[in-house]
Amino acid sequence: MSSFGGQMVEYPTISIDRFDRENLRARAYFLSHCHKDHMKGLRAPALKRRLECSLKVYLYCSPVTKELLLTNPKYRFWEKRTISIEVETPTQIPLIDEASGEKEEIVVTLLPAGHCPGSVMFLFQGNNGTVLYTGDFRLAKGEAARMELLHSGGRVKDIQSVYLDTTFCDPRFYQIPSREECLNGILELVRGWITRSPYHVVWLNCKAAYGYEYLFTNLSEQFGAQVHVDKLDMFRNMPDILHHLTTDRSTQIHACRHPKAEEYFQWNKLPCGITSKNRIPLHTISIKPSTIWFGERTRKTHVIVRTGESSYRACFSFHSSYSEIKDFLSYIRPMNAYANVIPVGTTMDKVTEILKPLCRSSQSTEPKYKPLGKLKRARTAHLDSEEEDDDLFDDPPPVPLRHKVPNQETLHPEVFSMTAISQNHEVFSMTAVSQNHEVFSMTAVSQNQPENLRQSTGCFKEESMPTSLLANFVDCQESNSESEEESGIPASLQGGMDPVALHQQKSDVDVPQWEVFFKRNDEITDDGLENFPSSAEAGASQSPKLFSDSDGESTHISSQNSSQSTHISEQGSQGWDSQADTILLPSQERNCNDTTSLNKGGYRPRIKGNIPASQLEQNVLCPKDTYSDSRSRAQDVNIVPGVGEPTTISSGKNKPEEKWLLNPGTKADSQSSSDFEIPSTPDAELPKQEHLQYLYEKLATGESVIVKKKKTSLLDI
DNA sequence: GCGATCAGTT
DNA sequence: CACAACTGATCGC
Repeated sequence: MSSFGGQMVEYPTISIDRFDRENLRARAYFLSHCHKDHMKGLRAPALKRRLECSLKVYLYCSPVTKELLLTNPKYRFWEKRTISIEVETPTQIPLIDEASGEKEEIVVTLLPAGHCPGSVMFLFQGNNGTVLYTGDFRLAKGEAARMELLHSGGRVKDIQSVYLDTTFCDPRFYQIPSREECLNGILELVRGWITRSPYHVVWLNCKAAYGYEYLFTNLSEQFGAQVHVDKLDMFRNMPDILHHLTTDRSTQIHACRHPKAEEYFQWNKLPCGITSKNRIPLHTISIKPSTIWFGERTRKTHVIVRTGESSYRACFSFHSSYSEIKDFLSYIRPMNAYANVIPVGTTMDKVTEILKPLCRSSQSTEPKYKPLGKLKRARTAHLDSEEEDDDLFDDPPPVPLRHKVPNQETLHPEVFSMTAISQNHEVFSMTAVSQNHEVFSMTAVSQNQPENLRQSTGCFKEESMPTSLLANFVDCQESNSESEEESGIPASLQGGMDPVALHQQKSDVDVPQWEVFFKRNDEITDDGLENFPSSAEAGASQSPKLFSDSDGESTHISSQNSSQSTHISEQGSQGWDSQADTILLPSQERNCNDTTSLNKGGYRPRIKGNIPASQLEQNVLCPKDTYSDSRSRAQDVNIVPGVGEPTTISSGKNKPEEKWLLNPGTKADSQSSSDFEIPSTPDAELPKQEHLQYLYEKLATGESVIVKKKKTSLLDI
């Protein structure tokens, strides 16, 4: 839970995610996402009064957050005082002291945070330097390096302070399976159950909070069954989410809630009250999304744990793991880092001790030259074969990068609301992508109507799920020694091995394959060196590329187990892994290649994508603003009027849902980040640390390094 | 009666 | 396991 007070030392006249006490005097408010613990005081009478007499005070947030906020009647009074800002669009905001008339300007840039729909980080640039407030975030390793607007002159910006989500900033939480691994695990578990009969249903025991939407949409898309929820009106303007949800209880996938849901479930009753369909009793399992974490040296993790006869826990995390946080911070390298959250069981001092070494201020000898902080460019398929020989550290001429329209335009206050709408609209689907990390892919939704999917999957339903599945699960549960895991994993759950299912999915040629968003194993990060050995291990072992689609599965399952990870974990990890005694699914990406639902849509953020190791430091495409400071470039900054009709900025065609749905941004691996998979061939050896050191030294001196890499899919554009 | 806070629950 | 939110008790305005 955030304990951030709302104010940053550099810019104390603005308040973020806190709206009570001293924040009542702020000149501007910012909301990073729509979770209650970040909205303290936002509907309090005191702030309401303030709003009535301070007419120049506004709340700034992403378009999706604005939509979610204002669909809640309790916050409706913010309607005329909320200004949405497009992600990745530097925007100038006036900070006016209404008593004295004193005015200050600040430029804010919203960056995708991957925490829940609409969640963003705020990058502020003004007279007191550049600061980054992360809000809550989940970003995979290497994500920061792909954020164009964190960079300037081809390098990461000079950031004074980072206000950081430190929820899992403790070595206990070293590793959390990636979003894709978790999603795949859940998909397979659900597939194994609901394909048995129309009377087999699953209940997703989710909390009342935003952040599960990508799970719902992927399940719906994969199985052609909408997810039953209690409420969906908040998504009324987000059709690509809305279409995957239903209030019709007759579906096989439920995420409805009830105060006595657990009790109901004991009696085979769903939270919505139903127990049967066509007078035939339902067979129900519950899946509870939970954070499951692992120690530092754990290569393999397990994303599904059986907790009872019909109950499962599925790994799911809204927050970055310890190693993800360290990767992020060590890339940004701010002068200071402040913890927004004190993880349970630890202290602010301990967190500070972890953060300090990753900040520049801790190292007086820190060289000015920061060779490891360069923006990673997306690579296009046609460049694949030519780029490897380029000098990695060359700063090529600043070839203009195609920017999002808002970034290119000078938006004058008087025309802003009009131009912004029409121009943003065009690119909305692209910018939106990174705004809401949670949804990997969704654009294909409309191409794959549930009916079609149902039809296409129906043919293998019964055969794909052996009737012994349940028994297999039971076996797994009963085994309490790690070596039994291999036999405990149902074949049908081992990576979508079912031939019929596999065939079915592969035949779906119209759907972009997973590589479009996820295949990045031929790139490496140039940062987070200290994490390297274990991260490389983890990444390599989990790489779908390092093992063929169908083999190696059982080996991994048996080769890594909970107790192993326990005894090799670093301090604080003892016992964390051993609890996973009913592990069902290893987290390695068994079947990335056939998880089409992850990458339907075909959109990808421009600056993300495959970057081969050899191109790591290349700047083939320079961002337009590479050589200039955004603070001084009015033409790249939107001006927020702060008066007039600000709310129109996000109205019209700027439908929040589009952004958020298209967002493959978070598709990136988390722990298993392909960034660390140096050798991308199955039989290649992991690089030794010494070798890496050598490699990086060469890179730093500008020598060319040739690294063989795999051919990239043509889809990977 | 409403809201803030805390403890307990899921 | 934690998270985020809900519930209920208590207290103050």
